[in-house]
Amino acid sequence: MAADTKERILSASGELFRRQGYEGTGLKQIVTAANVPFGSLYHFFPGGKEQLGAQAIRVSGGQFAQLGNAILDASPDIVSGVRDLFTGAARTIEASGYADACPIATVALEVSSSSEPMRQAAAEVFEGWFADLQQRFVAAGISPDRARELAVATLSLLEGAFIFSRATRSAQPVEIAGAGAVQMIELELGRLSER
Amino acid sequence: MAADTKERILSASGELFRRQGYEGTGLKQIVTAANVPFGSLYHFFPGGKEQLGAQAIRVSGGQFAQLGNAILDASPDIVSGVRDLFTGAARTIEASGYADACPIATVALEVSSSSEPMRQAAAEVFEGWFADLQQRFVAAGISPDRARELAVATLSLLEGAFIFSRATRSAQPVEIAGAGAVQMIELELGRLSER
DNA sequence: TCTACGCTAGATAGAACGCTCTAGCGTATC
DNA sequence: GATACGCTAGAGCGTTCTATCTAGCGTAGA
Repeated sequence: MAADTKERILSASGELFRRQGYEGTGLKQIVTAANVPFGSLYHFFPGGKEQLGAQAIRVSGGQFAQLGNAILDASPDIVSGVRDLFTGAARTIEASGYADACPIATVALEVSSSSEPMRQAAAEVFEGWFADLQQRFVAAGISPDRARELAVATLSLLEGAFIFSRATRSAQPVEIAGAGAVQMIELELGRLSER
Repeated sequence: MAADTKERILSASGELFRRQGYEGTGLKQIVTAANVPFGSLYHFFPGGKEQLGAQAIRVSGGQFAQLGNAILDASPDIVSGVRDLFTGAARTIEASGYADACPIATVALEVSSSSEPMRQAAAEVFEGWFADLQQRFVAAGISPDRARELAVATLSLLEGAFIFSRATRSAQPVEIAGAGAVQMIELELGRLSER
């Protein structure tokens, strides 16, 4: 049951951090939500809140990548894959009452000037996302350098739109950003086929 | 000297919130940084931290808009204006040790599910930014609807890239996002001139 | 059956939090 | 010179925070 407890802590942490941020979430709130005793938290995370935060970033970031990759895998091509990605994100954010968008963006911004271990965890997660998406663009025939630029731009559109959608309580920014990303990618693929 | 004290509180709050977020910044830290007595804070902001936070969002958001508009005014056309906007942001983020990017994004994400007055303040600031940029695209001949989409997409690119740049300690995401925004706008203007 | 140890369980310490309170300073007005 | 009031000044309230500590449960291996 040990592994189960640790997973419940990480799962509850992920959800709370995503919605309220790192500083806005107390350890007591986490153990209550996870339904685990307080002592267990420090048994599994002797490094305290910071260690828990860093690990939660990696786990939540990894799950988000898995979800994204599953959507991209299920789509016939990269263009409709990216379109599905943004559409799915828009539906999720709506369905959660504009609470669930990026699992780590809030925490990443909060800690990037105050906790080096957590900042680094976020940086690694982001780099992983870049690499995943870059690889898919390369597979579609785009050069590695250009593919990385497209990946960074696509994910920037998504993350920025998440901020606006949560604050304005509207899925429109995510939808607009999705259309922009699709346009950018189609333009690139079009240039490719012209040669 | 009253106005000066209030301004110093808002200025210090803006800087601290931008770097550490809302929950991560204590009132004691604010009054220390602003060099004002604790009592003054509650004299000017009887609504407490939440009122201060909402006002800081509006003030900081307004200043950021002013800065952006000044850059756009100084540029010969909208395309180089947007380019200068992203370049300036990239230099600022570098110069601050990857601390100073968007003045309200961190707070907006933190509070959008926990404080309605602050969420609303952030939403109004963002809508103001959208309207400012939309107007400039309209002035360049783009239709209002399409201009709004371009404004939302451009600012999404900027905000998303800010997250990545702060976390990875590299200005590259902002630079890539800037190139993407410029490309989008040029494409739109090109279509316009083809008719 | 006994022992070891991973894990549960929660009380509690010590510090920091937001906020309230009273006292008094300084200036403008009569 | 006296009065009124905006503002300064900071002590201290109650709460909540992270983190530590000791005690005991439950299971696996000797």
